[in-house]
Amino acid sequence: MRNIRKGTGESRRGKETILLILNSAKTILIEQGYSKLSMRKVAVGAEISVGNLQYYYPSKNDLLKDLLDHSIDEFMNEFERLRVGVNNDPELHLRSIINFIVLDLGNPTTTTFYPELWALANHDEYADKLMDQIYARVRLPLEDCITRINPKLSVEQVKKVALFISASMEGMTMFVGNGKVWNDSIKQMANIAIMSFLQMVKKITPEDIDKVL
Amino acid sequence: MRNIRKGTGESRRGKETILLILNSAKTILIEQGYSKLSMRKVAVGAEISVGNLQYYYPSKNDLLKDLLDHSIDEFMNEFERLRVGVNNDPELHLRSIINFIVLDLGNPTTTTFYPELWALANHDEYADKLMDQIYARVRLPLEDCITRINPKLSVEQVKKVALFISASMEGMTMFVGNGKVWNDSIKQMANIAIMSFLQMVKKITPEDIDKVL
DNA sequence: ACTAAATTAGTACATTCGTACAAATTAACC
DNA sequence: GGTTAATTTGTACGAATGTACTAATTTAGT
Repeated sequence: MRNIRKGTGESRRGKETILLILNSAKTILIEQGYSKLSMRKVAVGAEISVGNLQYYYPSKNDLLKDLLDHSIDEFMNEFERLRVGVNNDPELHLRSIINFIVLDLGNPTTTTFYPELWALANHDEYADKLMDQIYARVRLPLEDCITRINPKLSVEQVKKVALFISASMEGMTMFVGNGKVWNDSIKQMANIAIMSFLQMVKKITPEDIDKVL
Repeated sequence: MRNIRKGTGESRRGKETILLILNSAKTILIEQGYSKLSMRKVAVGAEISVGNLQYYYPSKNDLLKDLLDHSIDEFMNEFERLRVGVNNDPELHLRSIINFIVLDLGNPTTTTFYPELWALANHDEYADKLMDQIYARVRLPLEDCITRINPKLSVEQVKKVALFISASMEGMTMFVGNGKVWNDSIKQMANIAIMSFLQMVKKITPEDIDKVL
């Protein structure tokens, strides 16, 4: 028999409890990894009872779902702020996006949270769809800049270049992230990324992308 | 009280059992993720008893350690084969390395295994050290090519460029890997990568890397 | 103040987990 | 062929897990 979620968390008190829960869950996920994430640990971390946790999240999967949504929202909100004060110069805009994303990798939360998400996405459909959404959203302004800098590329080609740039930056997470060996070099890595991507976007031709060797 | 490992696996039979165990463990890790990896499931997959599994791997951590070693070895052996028939032209050599690594991302094992490893490395010291070793090994031939193509760069700068290239390629795993949305574009991504990295290595200056904005 | 709804706490249960251990079986060697 | 070592099986136990459920407590509306 399945429990029905009763805790809507619409009252002030309910919302506060939900925040305690999500913060606790996120802390555990980041510090110990998904394999160590349990309902009891989350309850202890949030300083509430297991029963209370179940009132808001009847199943562990419900909690995970909301945890992912919540964590993603935080990044998205920061990312949206980039839009404000967006420069009309596509090259400058591209620089600022790259700089923002690479430097964000130094954030301890980002460093550990995203690899967990990627691993999760390999076996959890919801995490997989969420990933698609986030990165599609990140690619949008990239695609806009690329189109304006290099108008010769087709829509499909622009999408692939944007994917390449976005994926490349994500790959640095495991190396220059917080606490990682190359963390000291994060500034230089951002420099290399900006120089490399900018040069590439300017010079790349449709034939470079679609040629068959 | 701690058990002492007795199974050396030196006999033919022992080696076969160990292979059954490692294959079972790897399959579970790839298909279900680390959080679902249990001694009992591994035993069932290997078609042996739990006791027998414990004979070779007294603790789960012992198994994980050997599993990581074994899986890494497979990639390394493939990677070493690149060395054979290595072209004296550094540019051609760089092309072939990039092509090999990017296309390897399409391998279903690589696609799911590496994100698990990255997530593991955030909380498991052994996985972390192993990662350092693998990627340092991958970077070696990259650094050699970069030094020869662009002799103006210092040793430290060459290392950072190699890190950038290696990390960039790893980042594509979550997007163009087997079963991923962009898997069809893996060839074009390799093209963009080759064009982008080659151009960058040729043109980048020491000032590009170390300038402070 | 009274009542109903929202929230919290506490308990209980079946399952799975890692691991310890003893006994049985098989293989190897002289 | 008998002995020893290597391998395999089976069982057991305590701890942790997800979740169902009931009762107590707090909050909000009238």
